Amino acid sequence: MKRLRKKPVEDADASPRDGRKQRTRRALMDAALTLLEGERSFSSLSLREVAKVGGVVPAAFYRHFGSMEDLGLALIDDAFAALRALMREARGTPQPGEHQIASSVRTFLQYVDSHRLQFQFIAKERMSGSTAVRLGIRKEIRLWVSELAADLAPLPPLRALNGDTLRLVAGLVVQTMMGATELLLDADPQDRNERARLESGAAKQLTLIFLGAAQWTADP
Amino acid sequence: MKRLRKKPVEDADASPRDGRKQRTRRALMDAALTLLEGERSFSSLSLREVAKVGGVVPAAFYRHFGSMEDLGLALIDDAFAALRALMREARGTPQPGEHQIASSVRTFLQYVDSHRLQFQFIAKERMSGSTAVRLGIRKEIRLWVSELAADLAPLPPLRALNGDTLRLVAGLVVQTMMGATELLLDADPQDRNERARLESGAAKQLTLIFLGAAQWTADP
DNA sequence: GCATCGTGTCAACACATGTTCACTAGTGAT
DNA sequence: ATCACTAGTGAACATGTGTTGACACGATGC
Repeated sequence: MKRLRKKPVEDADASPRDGRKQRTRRALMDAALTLLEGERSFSSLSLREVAKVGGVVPAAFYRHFGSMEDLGLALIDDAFAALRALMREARGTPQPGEHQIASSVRTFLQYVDSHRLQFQFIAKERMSGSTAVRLGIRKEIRLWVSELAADLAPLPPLRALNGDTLRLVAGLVVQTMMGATELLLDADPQDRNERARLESGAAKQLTLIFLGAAQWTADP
Repeated sequence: MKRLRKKPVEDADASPRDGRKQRTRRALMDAALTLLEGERSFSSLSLREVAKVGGVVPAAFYRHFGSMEDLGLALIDDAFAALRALMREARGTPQPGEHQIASSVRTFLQYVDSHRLQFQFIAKERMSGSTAVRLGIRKEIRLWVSELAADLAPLPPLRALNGDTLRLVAGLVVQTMMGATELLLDADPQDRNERARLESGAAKQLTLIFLGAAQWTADP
């Protein structure tokens, strides 16, 4: 180890700015996502397939990832980094107020729509991936729930809730959004009608959850 | 077609009581479920593997299923038939009242626990299976939601809700139970503590949902 | 006893898979 | 110009894959 010689300055660990290397790395990740479109699941992809679609010979795959599982973990990082970016942005623009829920749902689902492949990957591998992939996704989702709980805490109707209960509420919210996501991903992308129905359904469910949460004051 | 000759009486369609045939058919299905334990996903199972574990030569597989996908569909039927049986039974025994929610959650999760393999299969393939398998599962879940909505309708706190809203509530309930199921399946089966936490968490979430539903009277 | 069918075996096929090894071409630093 | 290094190549390997066709064996009906 030690990495003696060469690369004397900058680039501390593993990202030499953006040479050819980064490009094929991305090509491999994109190849995997593309192959995931439709029927296939990540665990049924072969290294050779991914390499071929990525425009590279199988052996070259190993220059970038130690195994398909590593590729999967990289895809998780990517997808959730994007999601967190969205959340951060949303926090910066505190919605109008009145239709806060509806507009949040709309924004989120629009985002999902423009990142279909990534969310398809997550939805599929959340349950069926290898242990490492599954745990990676689970960890990220827990994080998401925590952040959401923190965002929710100061809201007027939820002030009275303690930390644990807040997490349960956030869990319900996330679960609902994931459910809507899954419906959206399986729906015909053209079908405006179904999409609208799905959106208002999710919004109604969230409203109901918040209604329940506001009412929640009794015994633990 | 027409099935001329032989099998003159009884056994109307496709279940000749229980000859050797049924036995290996079951063996193949059990083999698939067993292989699904742990890392693997159904779509990554090979026909040969399943045949081997089922104690039969690959070619014999075709005597029972036209393809792995057919096997998958058979597994879905099986699993949901069992689930429906549980629901029917639960309907027959209208809980004590007070801790109705908690005891329902307990019963359900106990059932999941004693049918781990089947629920693992469903949880995994719900999103990542082939189209046919995925749609099959989705259809069954929609049915489950409908039945639950019908069961919920006469309950005192929900009387005021219309059909659509009732379905949304039932959807939330099912989603919550599936969420708990997924946590349970990934948890260490021995860990009594986590199990209890999981159980009471789900119960609390359901309580919150019903609280919200009872409060729901305003605009559509 | 004999033929018939249903369930299963065996062998073979053409191909896909993960991984390895020695190799080449291109780059940047000296 | 030379050097070290890196991303990518090509061929080879042992093994696993779905599917097929011809055959064996036991039951069941006559």
